[in-house]
Amino acid sequence: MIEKIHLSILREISRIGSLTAAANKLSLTQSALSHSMKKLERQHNINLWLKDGRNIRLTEAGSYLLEQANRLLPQFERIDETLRQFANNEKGSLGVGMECHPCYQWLLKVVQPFLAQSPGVDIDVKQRFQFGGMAALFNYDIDLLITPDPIQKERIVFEPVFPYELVLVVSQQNPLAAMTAIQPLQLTDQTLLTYPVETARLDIFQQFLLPAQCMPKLHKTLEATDIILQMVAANRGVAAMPKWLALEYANTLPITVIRLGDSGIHKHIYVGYRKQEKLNKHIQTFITLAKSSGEALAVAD
Amino acid sequence: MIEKIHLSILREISRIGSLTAAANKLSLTQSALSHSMKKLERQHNINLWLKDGRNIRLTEAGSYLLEQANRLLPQFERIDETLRQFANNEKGSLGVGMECHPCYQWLLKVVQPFLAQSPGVDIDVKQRFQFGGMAALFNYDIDLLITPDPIQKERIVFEPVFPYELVLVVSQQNPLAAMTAIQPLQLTDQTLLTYPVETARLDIFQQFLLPAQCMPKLHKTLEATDIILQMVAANRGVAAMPKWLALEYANTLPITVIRLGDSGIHKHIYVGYRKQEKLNKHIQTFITLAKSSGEALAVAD
DNA sequence: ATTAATAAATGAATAATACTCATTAGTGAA
DNA sequence: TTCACTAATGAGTATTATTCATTTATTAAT
Repeated sequence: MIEKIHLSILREISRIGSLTAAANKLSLTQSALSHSMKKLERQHNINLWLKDGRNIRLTEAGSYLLEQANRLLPQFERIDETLRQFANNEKGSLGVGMECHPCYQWLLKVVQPFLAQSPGVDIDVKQRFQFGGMAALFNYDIDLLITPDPIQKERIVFEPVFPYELVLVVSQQNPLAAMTAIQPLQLTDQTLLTYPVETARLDIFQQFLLPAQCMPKLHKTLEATDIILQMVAANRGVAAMPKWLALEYANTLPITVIRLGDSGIHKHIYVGYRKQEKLNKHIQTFITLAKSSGEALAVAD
Repeated sequence: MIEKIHLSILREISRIGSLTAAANKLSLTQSALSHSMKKLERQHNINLWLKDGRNIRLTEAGSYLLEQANRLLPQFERIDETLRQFANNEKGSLGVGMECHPCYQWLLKVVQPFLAQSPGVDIDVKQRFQFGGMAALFNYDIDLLITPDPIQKERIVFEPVFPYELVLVVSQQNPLAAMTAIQPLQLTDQTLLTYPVETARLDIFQQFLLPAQCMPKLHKTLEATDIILQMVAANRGVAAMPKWLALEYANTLPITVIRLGDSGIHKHIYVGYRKQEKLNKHIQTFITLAKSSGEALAVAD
């Protein structure tokens, strides 16, 4: 029943003091304002104001409505402003899903410049999915999926953003430390430390050990990258992880990296998103930053 | 830019899940809703939703706007409800001005039933006026003026609501206590206690003493009715006040009332209001209650 | 007192726009 | 494939808001 325009008219009248002046301010005629408010008064069977000489005096109902106008109209103005921000992609949030443990370290390198570049946009990182990362992407639980193992699916696009080599990390005390490359058989008397995920998702098994029908002496799982590397440094086991990640710790821990096989295991981190959101500026910004982070690390390599 | 209708449409869509269903609920066509929202989207250069199969999925901007809808629309509904209350005179406030001290005691007898009868209406009592009660009534500082001395003025109406007799109150120890009526001369050796207002506004002077060119031995002023009567009871002076008011204290204090002159001084309390508000229900309610309170006291007299 | 000036209300005409109708296009189920 | 369902779209219509012209009321000025 009551509309924004009524509140606007009332507020303008109270600011300027007369219908005629308010009409000019609102780029309307005095008549329009009069009609509009009279209609409201008729519909509600109230008086908003009484003529007091040639001026207007608000009734109680009018004063009440003016109060509401002064309260609500700024909120509408705020909404318009926020919508403008959405239009300029200054506003929003990006749900980022992660399907690989070491990706997290890399993600941090992308998130920081992203947040700096898009002050209005929040990033929300999720690592646990009830039905897997792809389902989360489909269900709009997340907007981006970061994974080293893309699955080609209708409506989902994956872009490689970061190439890396999966290497073996060993303690400098470990006899293997002297080698530049290692063969599957040489791992059969080692303790292998991995993240706690199915072996089917561990490349060291899928692409290295299993093809050669080898298994490590022992397989232990640990959540945290830091702890895994501490264990490695203490020569309590060996681990497979991205070379760039291991090298970041190599300065502070007595560890060495060794190529897996003769040519090494080369992988990519992929960023997946819903095909229809190809034009989403946040997603493109993220991917651009992701790729440049990869290049920066590749140079440092 | 953004209007109530947009919020309503969005809220209805989110409740029911489809444009078509929402359109029916809003007594519009699917086309109307589509056009309306598309226009908004064009104007703001945003997408509020994306088609997801045959359903609709809100974008971030859409979700944001829905949040705002769920927040703001109830407020509009509240306003409509309050306006309805104003229409039914269930809502409002009455500014009551007082120009006589003893009126306050009487006012309390009117306010209580008024508040009970009009639960939505507040009463605000004012006793001090920068330019007098009439000016306050003119300036809309108050809506009602309670006074024993009405001034006939354009646009202001006064109605007598409560007749009373002004009597002299004396201690039972006072020799005058035996009398049923008193003459001005008999006050010349008494201490007169009054409220602290100009003698021009005190009837005991204007209508009793001054016409007979008499003055009391002493004239002291006191703010509070209770204290005045305590002083009278202690025979430290005599006072003039409405008979009904003095009688209310006669049970608990050793005081007696005496008629002023042979026929007594008979007055009325008047209620004044702006002529144009003759139809204001609150004002009429107040006056009706005021008159009936007068009748009740008259019977008890 | 009369006149001029100012402001709001009102009625009729018009301009603006919101809405409907008819149709198209896309999706999911049988 | 067809059918059922939903949203988008364009054109025409209907509705509504707005303007214009006038009236009424009040205040200030002559």
